[in-house]
Amino acid sequence: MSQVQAEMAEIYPQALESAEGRTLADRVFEDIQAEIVTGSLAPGSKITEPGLAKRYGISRGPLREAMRRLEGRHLVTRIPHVGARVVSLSLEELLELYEVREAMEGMACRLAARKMPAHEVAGLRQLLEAHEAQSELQEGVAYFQKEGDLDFHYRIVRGSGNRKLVELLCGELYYLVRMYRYRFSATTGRPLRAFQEHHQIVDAIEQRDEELAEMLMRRHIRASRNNVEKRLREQVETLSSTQRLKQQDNQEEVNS
Amino acid sequence: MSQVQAEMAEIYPQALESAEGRTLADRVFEDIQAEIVTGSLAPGSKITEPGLAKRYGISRGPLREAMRRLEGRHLVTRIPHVGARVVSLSLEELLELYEVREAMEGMACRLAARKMPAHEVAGLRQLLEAHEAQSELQEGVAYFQKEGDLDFHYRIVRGSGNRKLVELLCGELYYLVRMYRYRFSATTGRPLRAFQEHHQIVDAIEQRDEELAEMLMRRHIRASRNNVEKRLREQVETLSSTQRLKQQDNQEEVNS
DNA sequence: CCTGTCAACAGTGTCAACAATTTGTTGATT
DNA sequence: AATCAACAAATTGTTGACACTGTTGACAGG
Repeated sequence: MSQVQAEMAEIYPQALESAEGRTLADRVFEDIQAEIVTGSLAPGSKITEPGLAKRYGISRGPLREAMRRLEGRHLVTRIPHVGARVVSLSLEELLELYEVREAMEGMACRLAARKMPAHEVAGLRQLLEAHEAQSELQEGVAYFQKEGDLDFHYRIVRGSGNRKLVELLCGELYYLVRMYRYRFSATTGRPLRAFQEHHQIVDAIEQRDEELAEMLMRRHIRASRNNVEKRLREQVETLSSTQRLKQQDNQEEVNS
Repeated sequence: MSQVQAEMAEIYPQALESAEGRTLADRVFEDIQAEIVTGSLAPGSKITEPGLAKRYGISRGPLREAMRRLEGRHLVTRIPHVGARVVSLSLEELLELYEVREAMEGMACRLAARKMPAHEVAGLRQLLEAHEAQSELQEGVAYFQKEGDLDFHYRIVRGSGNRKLVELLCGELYYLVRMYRYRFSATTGRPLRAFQEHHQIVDAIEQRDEELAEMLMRRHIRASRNNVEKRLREQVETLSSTQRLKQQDNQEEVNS
């Protein structure tokens, strides 16, 4: 079990259900996905079927099926008869992703305020307190900013009771968000403020105030977006042209 | 070229670009997708690989790749070592889909009010007037309620300039919405009211009033949702149990 | 008559070889 | 020296075959 899978299992236990009943293509799909998310497979790098097949010790058949699924999740782009590349990330797309999340998680939060069972709301509050305790001990800051934050958001999404919403946010966009966090270490850098906002959101859900819940969640995500935009624009500007070229160099053939 | 593809090309010409440079798996993927959307492949029906392979005159390799992509779009559900079935639709999921659309198209409309070029807004207005003319002539009612309505919505989505939003709404959810329309003939049944709402929305975009544009679009979709819910609940209630059983019968093996 | 076991069948998962297309290179010609 | 055409290498697209798993029906035992 890879390190990433272990992490995931910790937070989302159901991710590993039916552990060995899966097929080769399924396993390789998840492996490659994890490698793309964590950056082991560099963005923009060329992927060749024989290369990956040899690397994972399987034949090209299942691998091609895995590739099709990755293509479906927009983690690789493929040109017929030419080849496939790992998707490359741009600041613009990251910001667009935030807009999508603002819309969908806002709706999820509204629905959660309407339908989330009381005991789950209580669990949400406990989660926040646990994070705060960790944060005060100054040893779980990184945890909170990464997985802990995702945990909070996805609990609310699940609380919406809308399967399509869960499917999209926890299934497809989830990996993109994770990927961006890994690549840019795009933590919000404003943990105290985020804590307050999280508590406000739980307050609104507890009071079953749909309107407020949606508004707060949208504002929370928008604030996060603006923060990331500011930080990354600075980063891009101070990036020398040589560094930029170097980054483009790695985009050639990293498998084998 | 199938009838469905011809329809699509009429409204979304870019759908057929790179016409013959595509691979077998790509073509079969689109064919099967069209058959699922139009109902040629009944919801819940079992899909067998040799059956479909023979039907389309290809081998199982490319077909399996196509199946993986369909699985990614949630048009078929697959159980390892058992088989795959066409996804079956429920009223609940249709309503959930409307909630997702409300959130995302609302955001799209807000962004369109912010960024859509003036000439595209003008084109949007022209489109509405063309539809109205058709509707007054009493010969294009069906057209408006089906493809015309989608055309309006997707022009706005494209106008948002957010690629992720376009990707999700025009790429993945699009086929689900179409499928539901085909199966339930779930037209809103309130064309006059819808026309008014469409005009209001264009007004708001024209005036660059983001807040209003989003609110109107959300209300528009919510109204459509409530209408569909009312009509379908009636339909379900008046459905005799024999009819219901009959419906379940078709769910067995329709290919070959 | 019902229940549990076993065997034949069908369908899926996987692989290795073949065919087709693209890309990079080499060589000849202008 | 530059350009274009034919060739060669590599990679993708496709196919058919084989192994394994899950299902269905029959048959023996309770």
